[in-house]
Formats: sequence, structure tokens, C-alpha cells
Amino acid sequence: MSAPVSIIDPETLPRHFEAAEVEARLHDRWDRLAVYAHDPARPRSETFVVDTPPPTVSGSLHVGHVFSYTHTDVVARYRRMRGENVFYPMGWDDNGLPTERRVQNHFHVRCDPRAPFTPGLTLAPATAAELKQPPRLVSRPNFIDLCLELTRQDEEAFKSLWRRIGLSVDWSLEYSTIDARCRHLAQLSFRDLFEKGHVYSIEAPTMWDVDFQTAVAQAEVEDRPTRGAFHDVAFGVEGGGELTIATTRPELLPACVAVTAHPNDARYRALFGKTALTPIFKVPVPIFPSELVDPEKGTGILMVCTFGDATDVTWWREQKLPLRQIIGRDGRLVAVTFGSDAFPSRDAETANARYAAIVRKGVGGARQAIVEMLRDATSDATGAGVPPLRAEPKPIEHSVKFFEKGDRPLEFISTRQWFVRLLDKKDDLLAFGDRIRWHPDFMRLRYRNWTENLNVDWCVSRQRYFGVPFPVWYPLDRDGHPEYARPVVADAATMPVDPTVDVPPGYDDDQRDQPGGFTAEADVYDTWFTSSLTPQIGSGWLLDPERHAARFPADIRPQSHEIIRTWAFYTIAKAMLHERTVPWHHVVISGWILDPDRKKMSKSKGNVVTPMHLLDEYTSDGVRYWAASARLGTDTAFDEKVLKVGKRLVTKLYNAGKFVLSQAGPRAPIDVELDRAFVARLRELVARVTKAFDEFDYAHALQDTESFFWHDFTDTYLELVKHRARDDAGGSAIAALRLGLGVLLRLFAPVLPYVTDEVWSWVFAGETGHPSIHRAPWPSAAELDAVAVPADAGCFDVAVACLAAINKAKSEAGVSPGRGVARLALAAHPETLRALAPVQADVLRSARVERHEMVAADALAASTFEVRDAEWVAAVEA
RNA sequence: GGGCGGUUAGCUCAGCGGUAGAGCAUCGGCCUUACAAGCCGAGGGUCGCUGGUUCGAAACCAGCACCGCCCACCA
Repeated sequence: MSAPVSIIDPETLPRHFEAAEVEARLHDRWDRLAVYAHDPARPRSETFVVDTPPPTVSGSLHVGHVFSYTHTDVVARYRRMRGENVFYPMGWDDNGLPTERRVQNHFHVRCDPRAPFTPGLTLAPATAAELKQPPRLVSRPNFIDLCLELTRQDEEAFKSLWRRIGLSVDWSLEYSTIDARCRHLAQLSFRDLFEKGHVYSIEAPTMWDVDFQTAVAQAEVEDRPTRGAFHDVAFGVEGGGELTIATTRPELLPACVAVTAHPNDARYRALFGKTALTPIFKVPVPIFPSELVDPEKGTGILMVCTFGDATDVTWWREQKLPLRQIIGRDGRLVAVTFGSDAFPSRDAETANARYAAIVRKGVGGARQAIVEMLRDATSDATGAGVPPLRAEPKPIEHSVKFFEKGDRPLEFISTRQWFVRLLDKKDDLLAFGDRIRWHPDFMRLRYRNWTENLNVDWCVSRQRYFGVPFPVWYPLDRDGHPEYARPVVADAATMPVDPTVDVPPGYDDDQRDQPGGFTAEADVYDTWFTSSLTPQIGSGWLLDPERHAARFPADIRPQSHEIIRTWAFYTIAKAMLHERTVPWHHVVISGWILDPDRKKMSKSKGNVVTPMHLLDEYTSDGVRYWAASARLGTDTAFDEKVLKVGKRLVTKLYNAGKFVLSQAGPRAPIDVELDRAFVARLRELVARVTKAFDEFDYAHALQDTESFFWHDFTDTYLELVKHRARDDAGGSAIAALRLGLGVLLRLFAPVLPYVTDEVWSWVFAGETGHPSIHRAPWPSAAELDAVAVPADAGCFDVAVACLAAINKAKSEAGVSPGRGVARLALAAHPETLRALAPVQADVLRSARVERHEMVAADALAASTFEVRDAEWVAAVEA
């Protein structure tokens, strides 16, 4: 007689799955066993490298995070069970404007680089009373300390959430984008791009946010529909005549440098080459033709200003127009003098008097004031002596460029900025994008679309504080002017540097800001300049060439679709510029979680669902089930019902595990036809689920596994064989049940890491020698091929159909399914009866049929049973 | 204006050339020796609209409508 299987005593286990206790216990266990540790010694071919998104820690924490990070984790867990050495780091994106803004609001402070440094400054969150006062000004080092302190707290909150939802990251690989190593890598990136000629600095009109007072890049700009109005304004024409331009930005009249119309526009053709005279300021400006003008819009003729919009920049460049910048970095009108070289005027005295009334005003105030002046006949420049505003402003709605995080329209302001040269590499960028596999594939079009429409190089300098500084100084000439054409870039060996503190090679500290000395580049990088290096941050790149060679490019980049134009795009660009390679082989795109009205969840909309109470109520596994139920790239409305289903599944797994593993019997081969048919079904399931996971399609993998588990395993197979399993001869059934449970637990493990590992630990951990299911091998064909193939795998379905027919009859008779059947006549097609024969005993025993009669009925369809006659066993008296 | 997705049962979603599916919700029946956090059943849909291809279309093609997203549109 063979040895009995090892079993559990269900009475010793908690009645229900105690999620909080199990989760805490398993965390300890996973840590102790180093289940998620990456092995640096294993070669690239055996390693699966995840380029994890570093979350912006200053953002709100909501179920959307849980959603997408779970997707990545599910894939990582699958790969780990496939025996791959998973490289799964976690970073925090903490530098940049979102953090600065959060710190400003949290402590009610503003950074003032001129403020004195206060050693050891710590602040409490601002009180309501403090918020009514002007913000406290703090020095740059103090401001950065406050940023570091607050992000540290934010990172703790994220980290505990990540652990709670069971992300299988290797925490020894944790980083933050502001830490010394990341600053070092970002500066090395700059140095490499500089040496290769991919970066340049130039003073040029740049999109500028007047609130944050920094340049921004094209990728951070969005169009917003904005109300405005066309103002018809009459200009004089020197030599006689007039013209009426239409503008939505009358406040830029002092910055007018030209007038233009379409070359074929008969109304204005005669004016080209002549000089127009602006009203109010009487500035002579050239009139030139341009194909870019739409004759249908406004009056068909318009003023060119420096700068009202992107087209103005084009005209300014192409026509070599003068620069009359009147909007300052703070969005207010700067002081200018009419009658100077830069601002000529036919009536400088009046022009200066009028301008004095608007100087220092913001754009809106200046607009009002100018419009009032345009209503005044004395502003006329046509000689007609009538108000230049020829019609009441016509309200329109048009789209205006905003910084995505900003509140006021962007201005084009001429400033010195650093750029990464990308415009001349569009073809390469497209080709590299096509070397990557996108999941779902249509997302590749977003990348193509963006790349094709790129129209300015990547502006990477930001006039902010909490960021990675440029490792750059400029020599000062004898007059103390910076020589921007000769930047001094820090040596790789001295990085990371802060040029405002550190001294460039070849200089002494006392030469700082002295004529003949040097001055620091005060700007910091665009946060994407660092974030675009996450695959290299993971691998170590120039700081660890050996590991870089073994861990780069990464396998997958998980991310959401709205940042394809930033994160994915810049990362592809960086890898291409640095090493002529792709940064990863697969991009895996999660959708969004929408609120029930199908709007994206965001803090500003106030529709955010936070995750903690959900984890408490539905367990981590239940929440993960919800996340893993959504297909890749598909936006999903948040629906708590799905969480409920997840929790139900967890409970069911726990109970099924207890039941199966408490069935005592001998260790025996699987040699009964029904058991073999079940294993055949299981084999098919494993093949399908494995294929789905290989394609990153965890949602279908889960759905398939779940429906098999619930329907085929617990409701059907288990019901069919549980009586036999209790018999002396039930060894085959017990073996098949245990095999099925062990396989299903592993198929579920990537999605439900807690309950599966808990059930696994009872018996399978010891039997297999794999203490955690998360390092147990993925179910394989080989493991199932040890079980012989059934003569007819279809007997499983026939058994199911037969049991269903009897159940239906019981239901129609109002009899409990558990009630026995004293006598039963079952009709089916002869072929069906033949198929039933090998499994008939299990079916009849399961239905508790005492006496039966099989009726051959040629008229019935295959696998169909009819209960012709039945006599139910009387109910047991209570 | 260009591009991309979507539109299937009351709800959330699968299916993507071969007789319409799941879960939830609804209704009915069951304490039945793993699980009532459960089980057994039932009802419920002209698969957005209009054409076309096909022996056969929810699926393929064309057009339209609506929803959403990405991009463009600042005179």
C-alpha cells in the first residue's frame, strides 16, 4: 500500500481568510526568503528587466496607481515563475514643478535665491491663519531641504501602499530622481550629449510660463479653448491711406514690428513694401506679404508682434524683424522707451506718455487700457481723426497654448535656453519607435503622430530650483559678460556637481562672478531630462558598465498613454542619442481608471477614489483582481462590483484549498477516465493562459483561469469526484484534485499573490521544495504529461451535461440538488450514452441516484440528456 | 481639422466569419458533509445606424451618428 498523502486539518485553520494577518505574515516571509531579490550574477538572457515608472510622489495617490502598477507586477510575477531573473526596481520621481508647487502650498513659502540661508530650518504645515499672510521667502538651499523632507514623507506613503498591494519589486534597487546617483547620471547624460553635439544653448523666443517663470517644452504644452475677441484696429499707411488689422491681443500693439497679408489678397496687394503706422504709439512698421496669412480670418491683414504667437516667431525670424519685447518674465509689461533705436516712433513723447499708463500692468490690465486708448480719436494714426478701434470687439472662442500645469496663457519670450536637437532626427526617431513592440499595437500611432508633428527642439532648461542642475559654467570676459559660446562642462569624475557651489576645472572659488572669472549656469533640467533615463538609472549605465551591459535595454516599459509624447518619446530619444539603441523591447500601456461618468480621475476634478479603504474591505488580492481584469490600453470605469467579485474569488480559493488538501487517501496515480479528462482540460487551460501571459494579456489569462476554476473545477469536477475521493479507491481523484489545485494556484499567483501563497504553504511548499509559490515553477506541459491522455476527453463535457440535466430536473421539481434520486430514467443519443459510460458512475453517485435506467433516443442532439422519469427521495424530516 | 479607440443584456465587460456570452443585478428553488462570503435553476439582447462582401456578419469593407482620447488650430 502506498503512503498516504500529507493533509491538513481544516479545523486548525481560520474559518475565513484573514487577509490582514496573512498579508503581514507573508510580507515577512517574502523578505526573509528574498523571494523578489534580483540576482546580479545571472546573464541577460535569463533576466527580465522592468523599466518601472517612477511615480510623481507629490501627486495624489489614487486607485489609478494601484491599477497600473498592479499590471506591471502581474507580468513580473509571471516571468519570475517562468524562472526568469526579474529585475524590478522602484524609483520616485520627486524633482520638478509638482513638488515645488506642493511645497509652496504645504508650507506656504516661496523660494527667493537672494534670501539668507537659515541653517536647520524646519517648518510645520501652514495654518489657515498663515495662509492669509504673504508667503514666507526662503533661500534656495532651505527650499530644497523642504522639498526633500516633504518628498521623503510622500515616498513613505507610496512605499507602504506598494507593499500593501504586493508589488514584487526588489527594494534594494530603490532610487529617487533627485538622489546623488540620478543627478550623476543625468549630468553624465548631458555631458555625453554635449560631446556628441546633440545639445546647444541659444537665446531665442521660447514658450514661457509667466507664473512659474520658466521655459517649457512642446511636450508640456496643451491647447485650451479660451474666450477672446477680435479687435479691428486701423493703422495709418505712410504716403497716405489706412488699413484695418484684426487682433485678439491689442495689448501687444507696442510690440508691433510689422503688418502682413496674403500675397494674393487683392485688398492689400498695393500695400506691400509700404510702411504702416501704428495707432497710439505711431511706430512705423513694414508691410510684407506672407503665405501663412489666412485671408478669411479677421480682416485678412494682421499685425506681427514680438511675440503674440508661434507664427509671429516665424515671421520675426524669416523677415529679420526687430525685437520689441514688452512682456517681462513675470507677465507684466516692462519699461521701454519710444524714440529709442529699438522702439522708433513718429511721436515719441505721446507714445511714452501713453505707455507710462500701462507699464507694469499684466496682460489683462494692459489690454483693457489699450482698448480704451483705441477708442480715443487722438490715438489715430491714419489722419482721419477718428478712433482707431473701428468696431466693437467681436467675441470669439479660440484655442490658446497653456503650460499643462499652468493657469495663464504661455508667452513667447526671448531667453537663453538649452535644447536637445531632435527636429533633424525625426526619421531616426520614427525608425527606433518601430523597432519597439507596442501593446496594444495601435498605441504606436500615438508615438508616430507626436514625432511627426514635432516642431521645436526639446527645451531642457528650467528656471526653477528643485531639480538637477546643469553641470555647466561660463567664463566671464573682462567686462564680466558670460561667454555662452564657450561653456565649461564638469568632468565626469567630479559629478554630480552644483555649479553654484562647485568650481569649474581651472578656476578658483574667488573668481566666481568676477570679470575674467566664471559664473554658474543657474538653470536646472526639465524633470523629463532625468526621467528619460530610467532604463539607464536601473542599469547604472556609465557608473556600472558591467551591469549596464547585462541589464540594458530593458524588456518592458509599462506606462500610461497620455505620456507617450513625453516619457516614452524622450526615453527613446535618449537611448538613441546615447547609444543608438532602443531603451526597451516592449511598451506595455495601461488604460485609465475613469469615474462612473467616464471622466479621468484627477485631484483637480475631485473625483479621485483613494485605495486604502478598498484594500481594507476587499483585500489586496481582491483589489489586484479588479486591476488585472482590465485589458491593456483600455480605459475602464471604476466599478466596485468587480472588487466584490475579486474578494469572492479569494474566499473561494481559500475554501477550495482547504477542502482539497484535507482529503485523506493513498498516494496514487491518476488512472480514472474522468480524472484524466479533467487533466486534459487543465492542460489546455495551461497552454492558453501561458500564451496570454506571454503576450502581456493578463486580463484574458485571469478570466480564463477564473472561469475554469469556478465552473470546471469547483462546481463541476470537484462535485463529480468528491464522493469517490472519500472512498478507499479515491486515490486517483485525490491526486487529480491536488494536481488541479496546485496548477490553478500557480496560474492565479501573479494576480492573487497572497491567498495563493498561503494555500500553497500548507502542503505544496513542503512537497515541491518551493517554500513560496512565487518562486515555484510555472505549470508546464511536462508536469501534466505525466498523466495519461484519456481515451475520450469529451467524456468530461458529457458528464457535466448529464449532471446538469439531473440538476435541472431537480430544480424544476423544487427539490434540493443534494436530495437523492430513488429512481431515474435518462434519455440520450446512443453515442452520448457510450461517451458517458466511463464516467457514468461518478455522475450518478454525485447526483445520488439509487436506481437508474438509460434510454437510447436517436432524436436527441449529442451531449444532451433528458430526464424522462424520476422519483425523488423524500425530504428528511427535520 | 487630422489620427486612434469605443458603441453587445439594467450595470461592468468578454467575444471579433459558423446557432448571441460571463459576472453583477433581477426572479424562482435549495442549510446539500468544503464553502450561504455558498449551491442549483430561470428570465432578459432586432450586438449604434445604413449599405456592401459572403452560403453565413456582432465580427470583414464603406459611409454615417454618438462617446472618449491624442494631436493641430492663438492673427
